[in-house]
Amino acid sequence: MSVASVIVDVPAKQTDRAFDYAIPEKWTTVIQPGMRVVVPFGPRKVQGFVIEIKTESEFSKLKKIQSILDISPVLNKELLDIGFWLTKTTLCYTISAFQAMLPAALKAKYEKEIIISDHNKQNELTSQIQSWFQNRNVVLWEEIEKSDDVQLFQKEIQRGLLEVSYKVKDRANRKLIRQVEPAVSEDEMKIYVDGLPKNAVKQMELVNHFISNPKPISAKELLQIIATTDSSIKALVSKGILKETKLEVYRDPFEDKYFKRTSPFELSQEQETAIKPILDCVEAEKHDVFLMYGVTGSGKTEVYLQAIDAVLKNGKEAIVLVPEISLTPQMVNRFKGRFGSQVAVLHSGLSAGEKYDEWRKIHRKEVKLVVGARSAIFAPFENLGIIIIDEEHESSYKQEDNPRYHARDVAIYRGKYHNCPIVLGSATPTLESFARASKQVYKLLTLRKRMNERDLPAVEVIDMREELRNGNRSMFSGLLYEKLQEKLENGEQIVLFLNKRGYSSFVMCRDCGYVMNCPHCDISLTYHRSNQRLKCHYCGFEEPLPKECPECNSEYIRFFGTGTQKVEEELSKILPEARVIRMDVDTTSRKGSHEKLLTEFGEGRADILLGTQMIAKGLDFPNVTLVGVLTADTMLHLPDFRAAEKTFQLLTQVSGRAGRHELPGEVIIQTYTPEHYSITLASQHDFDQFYLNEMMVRKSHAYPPFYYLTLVTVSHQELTKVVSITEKITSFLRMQLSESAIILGPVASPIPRINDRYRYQCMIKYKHEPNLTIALKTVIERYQQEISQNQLTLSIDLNPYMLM
DNA sequence: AGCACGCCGACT
DNA sequence: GTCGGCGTGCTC
Repeated sequence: MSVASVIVDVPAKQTDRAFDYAIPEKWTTVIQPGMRVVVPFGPRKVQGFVIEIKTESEFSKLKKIQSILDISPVLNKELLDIGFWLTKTTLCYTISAFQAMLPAALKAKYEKEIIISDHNKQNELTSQIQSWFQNRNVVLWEEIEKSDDVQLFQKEIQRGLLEVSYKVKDRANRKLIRQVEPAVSEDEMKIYVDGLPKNAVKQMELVNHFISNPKPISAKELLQIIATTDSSIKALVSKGILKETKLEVYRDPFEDKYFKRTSPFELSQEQETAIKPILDCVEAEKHDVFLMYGVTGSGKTEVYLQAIDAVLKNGKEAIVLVPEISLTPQMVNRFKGRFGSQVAVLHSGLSAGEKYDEWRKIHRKEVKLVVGARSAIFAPFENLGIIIIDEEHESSYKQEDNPRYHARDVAIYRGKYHNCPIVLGSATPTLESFARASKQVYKLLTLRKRMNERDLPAVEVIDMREELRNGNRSMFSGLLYEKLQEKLENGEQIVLFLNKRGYSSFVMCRDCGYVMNCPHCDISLTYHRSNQRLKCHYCGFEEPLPKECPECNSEYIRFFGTGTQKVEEELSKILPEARVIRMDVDTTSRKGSHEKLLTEFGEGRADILLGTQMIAKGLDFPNVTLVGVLTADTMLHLPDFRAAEKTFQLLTQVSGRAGRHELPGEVIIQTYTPEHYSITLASQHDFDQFYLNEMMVRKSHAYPPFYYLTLVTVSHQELTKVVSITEKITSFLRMQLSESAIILGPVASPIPRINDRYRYQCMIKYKHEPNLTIALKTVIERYQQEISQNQLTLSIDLNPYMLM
C-alpha cells in the first residue's frame, strides 16, 4: 500500500507532526513529497503538505487523501528540508515554516457550507430554513452565523435533514485572457462573408480581419481594432466561424514600462579586486560567505550585476535580496535593465495574484534571477549559483513573527546546499558580520573609494541645545536655515530627513506634564492630525483629542514630537517660495504614489524632499547637494543595545544621499547629543573606529557578537501571574543551562503592557548552549495548557532584533 | 485550530 | 427532567 505522510494546516502544538494517509490507487504514481493535498482531518477537511511517501504506516485505519492541489510539488526536497530546519531553529510549527516559503495565494481558504441531505425530505424543513435555500443548493455557514437562525440550522443538522460540508479552496487563481481565432478555413470565411446580409457590417469586418490575419488575437485587442462590442464576436462564435480560447497570462506589474537595456560598466581597480574572489567561487562551485564592505556610492551594485552575469552564463540562477524599503523602481530598473525578462520581482507592493505569478515564473524556470524582499530567499530555484543580500545590516531581513527567521541564515543554509557563494553587502555592516569577517569566517571584500573618486560629503554636526540657548526654538538650526536658502538660490535640491522611529507625536499637558497614555497599553497615544484623534499603535485604541487636560483641566494640552506635516508647515513659513515634497506613510500609502513623488523630485519639480526612513536609502539624485537630518538622536535612547549601531547606520545612509555626482555634497546633522560616538563617527565617515568602539561596548555588556541572545516574552492579563511564570521559567532555564550562560530576568518588557496584558521577559545570553532549544521546548510544553486556554502567551525569539 | 464529547448548573 | 455552559482531548 502507498502511504503519504502529511503535515496538516492546523498551526497548533498537538498537530505539529505528520499524519499518515492512504494514497488512492489512481494517484500512486502522481503524488510526490512537496505537493499540497486536501485530507479529511477529524470531521473537516484541511490542506496539507505531503512530506514523505511510504509503503506502510504504524497506524492501522488510514483515511484516504481526498484531492491533490498541485500538478508538480510546490516545495522541492531542499525547501522541505529548510522547513524542518526552520522548525527546529526558530521553534515554530512546521506548517508555519512551509507557509512562510510560499506565496500567500497558495494558502488554503476554508469554507463551511450547509447542504440539504435529502431533497425528497426538503419540504420537512421549516419554512424559515426553506427560504434560505430558495434558488440555491448550498448556504455558506458564514452567512448563517451573521443571522439569527444559527440554532434553527443546528437543529436541522441534528435531525439529519441538513448536512455540513467542509470545503478547501485554493486561492490561487490564474489570470486568463479570452482569445479569438478562426474556427474554419480562409475559403469558408470568404463564403460566409459573401452570404452575410448587408446590415451585418461588424461581423463582416471581423471575419475580414481574420481572412487577412488568421492568427489568434486577444478579444480586448480585437474589439479595439474593429471598434465593436462583444455581441458580434459572440454571434460569430455561435455560428462556428470563430472560436474562443482561454490563454493563461501573468499579471505583469511592470507592464507598460520600458526598461532601457544597460551593458556592464568597466570596473574600477577596487571593484575588480572585490569581484575576483566571488567569480572564482562561482567557477569552483564552492560555498563561501563574502562580506562586501563598500562605502555609499562605491559601486556595489555593479559588482553584484557582473557576478550575477557570470552565474547566469554558467546556466545557474541567482537571488538578490533588497530591503523592502529600497525596493524602489530605481533599484528594479537596474536589474531589469541588465537582465530583461530573466528577472522576477517579489515585494510587498504586489497584489497576491501578482506575487503568485512572479513566483510561478520562478517555479516553472522561466526566469533566472529574482530580486525581492526577505521572503524571496525561498525562491524555488534548483540550481542556485549565487545569493546576494544588499544592505546586509537592515533589520527587515529578520521576520518578526513566526517563523522568526533571518534571511541571512537561510541564505547561508542554501549556499551550503547549492555550493555557491553568498555575498553580504553594506556600507555599514552589522557588528555580527564584520566580526565574522575579521575572524575570517566570512571573506572580507572592501570598496573604500566612491565611484568617480568623488569625496564623501562634508558633515557638520549641530548642537541643538546650543541653538536653544541662543534663543532659536525652531526645528531648523541657524546653519541649516542659511544653507537651505543658499541651495534654493542656486537651484540645487535638498533632502530633509526626519528620524521618527521610536518617536511619535505624543500629547502632553504643558501645565502639569501629563502625557496621554493608552488605557490598555503602557505607551503614549499618537496624535493623528488627519482626523484629530489619538490612536494607540499597539492595540488600535482610539479617542478624540481632549479639549483640556484630564488631570489638571488646563487648556494648554498640545501634541509634541515633530511629524513631517509639522516640518512641512514650518518650512512653508520660513521658506514660502520652496517647493516641498513630503514622503511619509500618509502620502505614499496609495499604490504607485511612492514612485510618482520620487519621479517628481527627480525631474526637479520640487526643491526639497522631506521624509522619514523611506528616503534614507537607494535614492540617487544628481542635483541633491544638501542633506539635513533634523533630529539625529531620536532612536539613540531606545531600550535596545543596537541603538548606537542603528543610529550610525542611518546617519551614514542618509549622508550618502548627498553629492553623488558632479556637485559636491554637504550634510547637516542636528542633534541634542553631539558628543555621542555614533554621531561623531558617522559625521567623520569612520566605520572602522565605530566598529572598534561599539565592539568594546558590546563586549563589556555581553551582547552580540560576543554572545548570542534569546528573548522569552511572557504575557498574561494578571500581573502577578506573569511575574510568577516568568520567574519560574527563568529559574528553570538557570538550572538547565550551563554556568557560562547569563540569564537575565524576570524584568518587565520595554512596553510593559499591551492590550491589557502584562508583559515580562527573560533574556538569555550565551556562547554555546546545545541544550537551549530542548529546554525552551520543555518550557512551552509545561505551559501548554494555559497557552491553549488563551490566557498565556509565550513568545520565544532566538537572535532577536526587536527587544520590545 | 475546530470540533465532539461529557459533565455540571438553571430553566420550561 | 433537558438545555446549554465550558473544560478536555483528539484529529492519521
